[in-house]
Amino acid sequence: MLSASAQLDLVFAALADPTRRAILAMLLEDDMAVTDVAHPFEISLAAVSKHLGVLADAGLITRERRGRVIWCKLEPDALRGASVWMQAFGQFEPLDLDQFERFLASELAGAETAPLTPEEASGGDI
Amino acid sequence: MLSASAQLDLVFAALADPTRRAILAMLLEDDMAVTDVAHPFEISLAAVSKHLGVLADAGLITRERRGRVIWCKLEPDALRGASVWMQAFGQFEPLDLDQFERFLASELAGAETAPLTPEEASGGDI
DNA sequence: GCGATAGTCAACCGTTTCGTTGAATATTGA
DNA sequence: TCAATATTCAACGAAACGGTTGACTATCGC
Repeated sequence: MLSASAQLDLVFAALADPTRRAILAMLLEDDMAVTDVAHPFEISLAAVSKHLGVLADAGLITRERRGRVIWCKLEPDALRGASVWMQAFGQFEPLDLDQFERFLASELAGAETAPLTPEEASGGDI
Repeated sequence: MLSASAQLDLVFAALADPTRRAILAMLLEDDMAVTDVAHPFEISLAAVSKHLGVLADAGLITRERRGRVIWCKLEPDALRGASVWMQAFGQFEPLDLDQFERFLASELAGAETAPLTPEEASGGDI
């Protein structure tokens, strides 16, 4: 089992990529098959599979094979340690859920209607 | 100005390194000179200076020259966007400050009494 | 059994990251 | 002015990252 610090390394590194954050946002709505996760993005299925591997290694998702389809499921508990770490640096007021919904919608809209190009994924205004 | 997504990239990437997290924890206690920040770590001063550059690029710290000393100051507001992003994935209960204090103490103790070797920094039980 | 579908694996490539070392710059204090 | 102090810069190397392509495995439906 990983140390708490090594676990944080994996979680934060996983979150540092916009494609992976978009995947998490998609999975927030419902479990999805790998192919369906990949659909909005311009990158190859293999690349998405790698991203899912990174997310799984960080514990942020689990994957379960049913027949020939592998279902991806969000595991929000993996964010707990990271969230605890971050919170104490800011003493932020409680989350404004409306604001977050809008932000999330913009990330999802970016993924679904105009798939991430590599440029957009690394620096664009998704 | 960076897009919200690009800003998250920088912040999460900055947090993905245990040395940088240890630096942030040190700055949580007080502003520090670069040399003093570097002191607990085994790596070179230049390496620490680079870490500080990464943290500054992410907006997590600011640096101000006073004489020949550069003072580093934590900027917790830079964590707000990342915190908002994360919170909605978990709906976590309010932060347990005692638990966090203990965790933070262990990270600081690790940095101060047994400086990070490269091995420890990347996977060790700091 | 066979073709189609779902997904991973392996090898490769260009870029970024994290560390090093040595030189350069800026400021201080004598 | 000069040596010491504080910090960054530049060049380098090893390893990791994010992408590609082609081959492979597993399962479904006929």
